[in-house]
Amino acid sequence: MKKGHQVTMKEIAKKLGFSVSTISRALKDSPELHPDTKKKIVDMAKEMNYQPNLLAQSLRISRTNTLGVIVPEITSHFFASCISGIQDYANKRGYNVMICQSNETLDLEIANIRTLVSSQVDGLLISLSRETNQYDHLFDIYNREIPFLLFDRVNEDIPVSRVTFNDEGGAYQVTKYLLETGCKRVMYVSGPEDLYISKKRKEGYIHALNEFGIELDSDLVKISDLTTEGNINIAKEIANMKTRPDGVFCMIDPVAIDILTFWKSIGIKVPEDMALAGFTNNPTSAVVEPPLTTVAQPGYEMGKLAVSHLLDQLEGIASDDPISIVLETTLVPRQSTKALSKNEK
Amino acid sequence: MKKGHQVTMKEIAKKLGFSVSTISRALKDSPELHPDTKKKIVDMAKEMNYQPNLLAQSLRISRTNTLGVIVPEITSHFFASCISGIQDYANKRGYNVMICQSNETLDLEIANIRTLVSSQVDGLLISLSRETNQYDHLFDIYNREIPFLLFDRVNEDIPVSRVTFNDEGGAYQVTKYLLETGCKRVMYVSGPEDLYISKKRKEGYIHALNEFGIELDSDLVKISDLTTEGNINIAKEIANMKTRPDGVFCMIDPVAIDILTFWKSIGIKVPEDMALAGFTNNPTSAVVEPPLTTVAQPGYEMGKLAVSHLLDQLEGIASDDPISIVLETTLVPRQSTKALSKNEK
DNA sequence: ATGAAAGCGCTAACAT
DNA sequence: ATGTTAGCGCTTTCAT
Repeated sequence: MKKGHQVTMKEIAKKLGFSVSTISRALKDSPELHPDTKKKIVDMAKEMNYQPNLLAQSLRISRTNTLGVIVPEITSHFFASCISGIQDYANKRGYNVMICQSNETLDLEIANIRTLVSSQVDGLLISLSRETNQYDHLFDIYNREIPFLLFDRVNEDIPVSRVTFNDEGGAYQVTKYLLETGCKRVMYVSGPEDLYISKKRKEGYIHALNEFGIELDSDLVKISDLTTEGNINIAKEIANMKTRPDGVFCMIDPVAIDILTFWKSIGIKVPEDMALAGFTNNPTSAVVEPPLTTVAQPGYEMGKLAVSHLLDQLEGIASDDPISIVLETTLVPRQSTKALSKNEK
Repeated sequence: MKKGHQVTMKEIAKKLGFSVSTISRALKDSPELHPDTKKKIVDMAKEMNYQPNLLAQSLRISRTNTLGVIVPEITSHFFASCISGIQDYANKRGYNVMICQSNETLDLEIANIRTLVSSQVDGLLISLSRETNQYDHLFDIYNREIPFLLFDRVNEDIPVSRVTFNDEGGAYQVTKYLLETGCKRVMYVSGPEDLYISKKRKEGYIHALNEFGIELDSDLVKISDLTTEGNINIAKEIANMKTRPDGVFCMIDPVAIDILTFWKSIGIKVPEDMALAGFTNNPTSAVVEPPLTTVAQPGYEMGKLAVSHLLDQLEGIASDDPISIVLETTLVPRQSTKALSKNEK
């Protein structure tokens, strides 16, 4: 299939007997032009259905007004929300967005960066893949002075701005809530230990335990590979423990939901036998039975804030010095945990 | 923030004492070059961390190897799956993808098309917004010979290829299943009547009724605006009917889930009091209580097929003549409907 | 086997 | 108020 011909300034110029520069000036509403000329040109451009060639323009002004976004997975509701926030806000400020997914692999993450850089995006918003445990590709674009920041899945060693949730605080909130609602042995089901959120949420978990005078018990920390099989294995392990926990806090909702599903299938009652809580507030967490207590992370807001800061840096509104933006999370108590004795919500 | 400098062919040329054209040839592995020269250049390019400027290249060859995608909503799991399929497959064929969302508005749909066309994408994959009820913008790009196709939310009057699910067939399957499992009065809760899928799924519904010798009863067709409030209103209406239906087929899962939630809150039992079924197989439909009988639409597959056909057309592998690709859906029986009496699945 | 030159569509500095 | 010219980084014909 051959693409149809696009009208160029040259053609308008020819038709009207002006030079190309006059056309260019008229179309960007330059003040030094005769109003009549301007009108004639603008009308003709409309008539001929002229659309500027952004490629040529970008090449000339060496700015594309386009940002690149890399997320691990577009089908994750959380990242989709981030993207939505990024796009809406970027558009509002006159920028376009190119979105890529790394499918949670380092190789694709690297390839995506290459492509976006080659496409001359003005800046990048990156959320790291689960697999990413070395950071040469990020130091590389850092050294090449390509503006970027990290959001949600970040690494603290790279000297760029990052936008995260208060993961420690959220985990503290939910662990504390489990303890307040009567749990004595609260377990933490983590993801792979090198993940930023695994670490941060564990800190919040420990923080809450300590506040209740409880020592960290290594039997009460399990690590899932975050696959459904892995999660179910953890669910089995817990079910088979001599002394089961009475509350389980999972690093992310899908883990909690897999565990819940398995437990239901073998007759374990939630929250009567064990209370269960997740993190993220995925749409599914609200509709499982019983609805899952979790911690809400507003993804749309995160995307908006992240892109807003990057654009501020690009446009010299914000300093280039890296900053850390931390969004607060909200505890969402539901029926998978016991209710507070007094002020039951 | 100022973007760092990017290495150009000119710089490699200068460093090595060759002309720019020789660099260009070496980097695209032209056969008419001396192997030593080629090696020297390729090595140097790597050493200097050269990355081609896709903007310049695209301007020159007037092809961007980039496709534009417009979906109503990125946060919808179904469309996220489509995008995922589009991106994975497009990348495999050496294309990039720019994604835009119309947020279900005609204005943004038009704006997105403008932007993508200005960005010189080689082709477009479009899924129409709910609001889109006039098609000038599509006829416009059709007349300008910009290759595009429609998927999922299509319009049949535009002479371009379209990729859809067999909506009629899916609705037939699920209505038939409701009737087979003992329902006598099956209701259809539709979306706005000008939506393509509203119409198609109604056809399937009627088809199944007819097969069971049942006349279409206009009391048993309700139209929701697809907002949560609208859905709940329908749920109330149904609950208050003198003669309630004994089975309800909703055009999309979220409608069914809103209805289910409301019914549960007022003590209506599903499927005992009324059976309930949806369409799409959203992740939530599997985890509600009871799990929702629905019709699965493989979004990833749809995306893949759509982009594959468009690329085939672009590259002259497929004819430019519009075709209609129809994907089959799969009934997913769950506990929100009664089981088949004999061969219970 | 390599180089020179033209040009993709646009902008902007420099004329006039 | 408008035109001329150069050039963004690249590819490609034509020349040698």
